[in-house]
Amino acid sequence: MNHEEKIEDVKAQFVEKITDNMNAFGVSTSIGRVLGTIYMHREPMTLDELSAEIGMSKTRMSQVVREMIDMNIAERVFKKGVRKDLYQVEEDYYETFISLFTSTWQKAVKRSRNFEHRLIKKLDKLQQQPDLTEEDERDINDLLEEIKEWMDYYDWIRRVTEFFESGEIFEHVPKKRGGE
Amino acid sequence: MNHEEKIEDVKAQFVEKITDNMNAFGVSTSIGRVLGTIYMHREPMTLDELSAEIGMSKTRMSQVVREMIDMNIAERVFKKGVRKDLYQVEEDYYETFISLFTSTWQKAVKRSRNFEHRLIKKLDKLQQQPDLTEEDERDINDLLEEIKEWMDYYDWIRRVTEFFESGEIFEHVPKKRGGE
DNA sequence: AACTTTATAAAATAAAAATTGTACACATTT
DNA sequence: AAATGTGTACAATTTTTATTTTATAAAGTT
Repeated sequence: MNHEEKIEDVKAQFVEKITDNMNAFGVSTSIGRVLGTIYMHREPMTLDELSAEIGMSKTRMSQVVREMIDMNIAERVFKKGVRKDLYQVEEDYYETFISLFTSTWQKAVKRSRNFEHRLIKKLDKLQQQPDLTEEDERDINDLLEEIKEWMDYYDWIRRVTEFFESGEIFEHVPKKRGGE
Repeated sequence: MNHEEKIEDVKAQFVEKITDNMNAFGVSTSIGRVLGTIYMHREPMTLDELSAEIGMSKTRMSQVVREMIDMNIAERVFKKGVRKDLYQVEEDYYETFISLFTSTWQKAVKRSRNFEHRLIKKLDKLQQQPDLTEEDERDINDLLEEIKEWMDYYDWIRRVTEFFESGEIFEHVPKKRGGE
């Protein structure tokens, strides 16, 4: 193996480690690999290039890239004179990391809050019923209390995602240990 | 449907929402459901109770509970006179939420850092070689720089998990909006 | 207009993950 | 010691997810 090959080899291993890592953050292996590949390539890539480099079908590349766009960690870019679609990834991996969970978490939180609003309404109505036993009434109140506490929790998660998205996190956990 | 049944129904829907949510945080559906079920039951539960309540095989319950213990979101508790194993979940769901990602992230970060240390050594050795072209040399330096930046990034993630685990996050994103 | 190229949809296949059923070891009770 | 209850290892099955193959529509080129 000559020098150049060795360098390429290190690069490949590095991409594989990025893949592994993103995997730990809940991203599928293929997405991690495509991201790492484009990132290390420094330039936007086409589906065919990705397919050749990674050794997977073009169709799969198309699927993966679309998922990535939905997740907000890749985008299609235009280049004059190039017919094939070109895809680029966010270069700031801190941002990528943040995107990864904020979008998922926010969606989940939103769903939950809507849903629990409905549950509360249901329980409120139930509470109006004339023929409730003491125990029923106690159960309903406990449940209402519980649900309200969870709504606070969901709101906390929402605020945590904002804390990250706004970049405030970096004031308290700076990127480098010694300071910029 | 009488009142009691309606209350049970709301409870079940609530558990299902907890399940959904944990799912968004990367936890398998069954784990979420077991957690929600024990949580809403207020008391530690046995495998047989879980199996009956959730409608899944006891074997599966055993597997799920073990996973949860590994993840640090459940524990076996002892109760005098009870022969079956009893399992309890963390009641503070903020803590559960934090446990969920800190352990995974920390493990991934540790793996990456070890690995990249080895890559750096490899590159350092390569850099000593006498017959390098200019371009080889430049490539090696770029790669070394890149890897070092990623090591900072991994360290940042480690510090973020500490920020959560230590509870510092609550100083900046308090549990309730108005303050305690 | 005929021919290519490109991306992707839809169906088919392969691979991985979740779930169950059976078997068994270990402990407790009789 | 025999009988019963309990948890789990292991193999088998089902379900879900990832991936490829084939087919097609839309755009670009000749």
